[in-house]
Amino acid sequence: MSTRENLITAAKELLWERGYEAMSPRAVQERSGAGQGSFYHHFAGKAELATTALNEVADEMRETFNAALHSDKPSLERVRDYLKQPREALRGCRLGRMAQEEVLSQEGLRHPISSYFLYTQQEIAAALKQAQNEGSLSESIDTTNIATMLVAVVQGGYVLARALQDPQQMDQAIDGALTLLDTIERR
Amino acid sequence: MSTRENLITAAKELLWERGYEAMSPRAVQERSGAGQGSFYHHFAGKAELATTALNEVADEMRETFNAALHSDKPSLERVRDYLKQPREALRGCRLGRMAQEEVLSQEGLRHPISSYFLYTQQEIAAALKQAQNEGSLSESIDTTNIATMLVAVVQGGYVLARALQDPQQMDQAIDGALTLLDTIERR
DNA sequence: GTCTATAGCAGGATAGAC
DNA sequence: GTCTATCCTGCTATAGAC
Repeated sequence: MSTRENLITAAKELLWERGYEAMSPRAVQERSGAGQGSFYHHFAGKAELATTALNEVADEMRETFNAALHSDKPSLERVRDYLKQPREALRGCRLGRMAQEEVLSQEGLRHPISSYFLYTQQEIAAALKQAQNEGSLSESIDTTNIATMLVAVVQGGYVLARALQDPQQMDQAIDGALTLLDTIERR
Repeated sequence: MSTRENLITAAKELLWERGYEAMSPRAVQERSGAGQGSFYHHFAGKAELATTALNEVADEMRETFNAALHSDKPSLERVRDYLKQPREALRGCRLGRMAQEEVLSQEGLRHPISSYFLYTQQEIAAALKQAQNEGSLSESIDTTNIATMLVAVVQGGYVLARALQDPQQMDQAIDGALTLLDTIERR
């Protein structure tokens, strides 16, 4: 791997572990093995490196998401598959964990985060609509609201798991959502 | 208000706005009008002040929570009232926003946060159980999972609202949860 | 109880040699 | 492209006078 790539990889790790504000250029340099000079040669500064890193993270997460949601299973089953994907609850969401940081005021840094969430909500809403067309879901249900709620359950699961230092919080939240999905399914 | 109380008030505000790590003793001093000397006279350091402040915040939030959940309405209605409480989505949860901070490794600081979430989950689960006893909710539903899920929806609502800089994300997530609650209610 | 002075250290970045 | 030296600022706290 090139020095530049090493820097990005280290940044991705540190952003997950510590978030943006607590990720110091020094720490990135130490973890990547790159020196001060290399850091500022390849990137204008911390913000630019983080932007690059977060965009890669968002791409990876979209791929993971698509793997579950774009299979050839029935629509509602694909939504369930998304909910059931494995998650490292105690580490937090790689993108959602930035939600409380000042970072969000910087347009470039918020973009990968907001566009990822927008994408997942739209795709889930589309799957739910398809379920309505297939007749497995009541037409009276607002698919946008349910999609937003499902993404919120996952993000909230991370928050609770970390706050209580208990990964089962995520499992319980997901199981609750799966239960309710079962209830609204038409068989 | 005493100097000590001014310090605590300023800390509560700053913890909400910036979180623990970004709350500097200097900022607390400036906002409270207290000097360096007063700060370290009343508190051993930043961690002790924050612990005091977070405990007060947790108390206040429990009161707000109880106002909705402990009325004389039917059980499920009380759960809905909790979900419908007004929230400043863009500011984030006063306690949940700390979930990603290193702070959590300090036992004293995590306690007010974790015990608040534990409390809300238990109370909601109790209300749901009561609904089962009253016959308005199917016995087959796991009340613990649903309670955790509902608290997660609120926390996730905050995350999404901030990530997308759109308070409606909270409303949509809540509305989705309310819809599903309606669906599982026995009438 | 409150004030001012000071300390030690880390963050984020620039400068210029190689 | 990479290295070392250096800069300025803010964080968190201690010291000691008043």
